[in-house]
Amino acid sequence: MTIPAPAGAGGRELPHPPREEIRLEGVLQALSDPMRLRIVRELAAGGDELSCSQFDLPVTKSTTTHHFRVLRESGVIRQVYRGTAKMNGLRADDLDALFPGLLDAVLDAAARQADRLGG
Amino acid sequence: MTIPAPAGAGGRELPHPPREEIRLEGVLQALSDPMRLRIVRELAAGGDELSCSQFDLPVTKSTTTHHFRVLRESGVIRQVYRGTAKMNGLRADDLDALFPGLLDAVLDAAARQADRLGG
DNA sequence: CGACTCGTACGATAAGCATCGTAGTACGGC
DNA sequence: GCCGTACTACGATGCTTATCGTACGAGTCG
Repeated sequence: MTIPAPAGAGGRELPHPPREEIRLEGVLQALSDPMRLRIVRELAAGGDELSCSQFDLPVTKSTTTHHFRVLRESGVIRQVYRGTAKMNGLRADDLDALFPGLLDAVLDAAARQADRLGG
Repeated sequence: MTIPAPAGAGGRELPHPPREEIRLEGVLQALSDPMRLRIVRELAAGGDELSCSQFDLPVTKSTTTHHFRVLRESGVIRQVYRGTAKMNGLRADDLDALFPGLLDAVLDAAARQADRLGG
């Protein structure tokens, strides 16, 4: 038994906030976690066809799921099921429409910091 | 008795992180709180000669102190005693050197969001 | 069908944090 | 010297959150 997925029909759908509901504070908070910032950087570098399992994060799978959920619910990423895999992509279009230049500034800042500290 | 302030001689000094130690994650987290984002926006608008008491925040003074401390320790603002008042200013120079465009992008994003939601 | 992989849900846990109230310290003026 | 103002320090509290482990659901391939 157990209650089936609410979306039913064929593909599982994941709830995303519409563009108008994306809040700056939420985006900043999502990006302020090192693990999530790392995810976002890899997504920006690798195009938006990355499945969750392609990220080699130093945390368990439960925690990874949690971080992807936070990123999705804050409006930073878009997630779509594709078979058993879940493909992830940045919502760069929405973010740029709401907050022009913000995502790029953060990505650039992260790159600079990594450069400065990492080598 | 009681142990005197460690800085001693004349003016009280407040600990600020040096520029190299400012971390992007810390800055983003500091800015992700609505109260602190509001403080930063007012600071950006009003020049950097604002004392803590000039902010009319809907929280107690203890909480206000806490937020200013978080902003200072994350490297977002600079605080200097001036008599009994404590003057606050953005560390725009340091932030721009480390993360060019970031502060402006955040401020612009905050303004747009306020415009969109507030009126 | 059966096994395996990918990801989720749920509960637990521990840490962090935003908030408050009260008591206290530093400075300036009377 | 005394009082008021500006800010702080400390303890308490309740909420959020990052993390884990285990058990489970959905899809693919033999």
